[in-house]
Amino acid sequence: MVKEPSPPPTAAPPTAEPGDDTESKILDAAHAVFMRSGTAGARMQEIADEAGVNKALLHYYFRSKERLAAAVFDRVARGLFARVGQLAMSEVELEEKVRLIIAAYLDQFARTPYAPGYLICEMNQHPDRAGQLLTALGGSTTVSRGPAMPFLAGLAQQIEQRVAAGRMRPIEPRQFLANLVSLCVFPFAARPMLCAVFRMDDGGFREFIEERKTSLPSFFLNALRP
Amino acid sequence: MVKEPSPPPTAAPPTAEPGDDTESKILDAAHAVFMRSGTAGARMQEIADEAGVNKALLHYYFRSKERLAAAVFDRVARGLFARVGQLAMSEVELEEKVRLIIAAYLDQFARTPYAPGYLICEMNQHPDRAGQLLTALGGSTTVSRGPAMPFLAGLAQQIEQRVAAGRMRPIEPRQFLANLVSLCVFPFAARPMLCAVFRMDDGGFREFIEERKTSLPSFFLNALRP
DNA sequence: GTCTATACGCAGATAGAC
DNA sequence: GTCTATCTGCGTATAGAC
Repeated sequence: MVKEPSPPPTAAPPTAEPGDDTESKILDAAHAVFMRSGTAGARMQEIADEAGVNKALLHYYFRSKERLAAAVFDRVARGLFARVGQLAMSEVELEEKVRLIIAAYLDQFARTPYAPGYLICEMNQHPDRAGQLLTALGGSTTVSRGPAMPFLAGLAQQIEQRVAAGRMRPIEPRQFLANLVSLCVFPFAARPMLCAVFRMDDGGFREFIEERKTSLPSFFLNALRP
Repeated sequence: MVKEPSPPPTAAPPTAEPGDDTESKILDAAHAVFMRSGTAGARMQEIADEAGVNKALLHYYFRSKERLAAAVFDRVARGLFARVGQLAMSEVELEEKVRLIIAAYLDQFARTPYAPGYLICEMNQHPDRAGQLLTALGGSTTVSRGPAMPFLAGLAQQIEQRVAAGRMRPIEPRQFLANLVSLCVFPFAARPMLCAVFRMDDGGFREFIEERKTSLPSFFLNALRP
C-alpha cells in the first residue's frame, strides 16, 4: 500500500484501479507513466512505484519494457479511434456526423488530454508503431479491417452526394478528414505550446476548449458551404 | 572522415555542413538525431557518429546532453516561429496574410517535416520547455517580447475591423489562430498516423501536401465568410 | 582542440527465497 | 504470485595524453 493518490498526472486511465488484479494495476500505471514521460524517458521503477508493486512484477507480467510499451500503445490507440471510427462509419447525415465527431473528440480529450501528444510522439520516434496502429485498429470493431478503408469510402460517398445536391463545395475526402481531425486534435497535442503562447493555465485551457466546442462546428461546416 | 552522407534522416538542418567548424557540425548532428529519436531516446554516441567527431567533444562544446538538447530546441523553435511570427505581425491585409502564412508553413515543413512532431514531443515530456520557448521567441525579433502578445492584438484588431465591415463572421482571435495553425501543422506532426490510415508512402504524402497547398486557403477563408 | 581510456551510476532484467 | 538481492550492459561524463 505504498500507492499514493499520485499527483493527477495524465488523467484517469481507462480501467478502474481499486482492488483490481495486479496486471491491471501495472497496465494502468504504465499507461500514466508512459504518457507523461514517453517510452524512452519512462523508468520501470517509476511504473512500479505508481502501481504500488515490485519492479520485478512488471517483468513477470510483461516480459520486457518494450512489450509493456506496446500494450499501452494499443490500448491508447484503440481508445482514441473507437468512438470516432464508429461515428465516421455510421449512417448519420453528414452535417450531424461532423457535429457528433467534434463533440466526441473534444469531450474525450477533456478527460484524456495527453493521449494525442503521446500517440504523436510514439509514432514519430518508433517507426514500427505505424503498423501496430493498423493491426490494433483492424483487430477491434472500429476503423479499417482489410486493405481498404470502408469509413473513408463511406465518407467520400456522403460528400459526393452532398456536392451533387449543391449543398457543399467539392473537397477531397482525405482533406476533409484531415481538416476535421487537425482542428480537434492539434490543440491538445500542442497544449503546452498553446498555453505558453496564449498565456493560459489549466483553467484557461479548459475555457478555451469549452469555447471551441461551440465555435468549431460552425467554423468547419461553414467552410464547406457551396 | 567517417561521416557518411547519412540516410536522409530528418531533412536538412538549417546550417551548412561541409567544412564547418566542429561546434556547428555537432549542433547539426544533434539537431538531426534529437529530432528523430527524441531527447530521451537519443544517444550521445549516435550524435558523435553523425557529426563525425569524438564523443568527448560533445561535452567539450556543450557541457552536458541536457544543454545540447536545449540548444537544439531553441534553434528549432526559432526556425519554426520566425517567418510565421513576422507574417502574423505584418500590415498585410487579413485574407492575404492567411494565404501567406499557409504557404509559408506548408513550404517550410516540406523541407523540415519532422520539426512539428519534435517540438510537440519535447514540450509534452519536458515541462520546462514551455518557458524556454517563450524566452527563445522573445529574444529573437519574432513573436512575443514583453508580457503581452503584440501579434495577437494586431490580429484581433484586423479581425474586428473585418467583422465590423460585414466581411467576416465573428471569431475569437485565439480560436482563429488555433484553427489556422492546427490545419497547417497537424498533418506533419501526425504524419506517420496519416500515412498509415490513408495508406500513403513518402510520395503519397508529398502529393497530399501539394493538394493541401491549394485546398487549405480556400477552406479556411471560406469558413470565415459572413 | 581532439583523441583514448576509464570512472560511475543507473536501468533493465534475472535468480531464487518465500 | 510477490518479494529481495544481484547481475549486466550501457550511457553520461571526466581525466589526462597528445
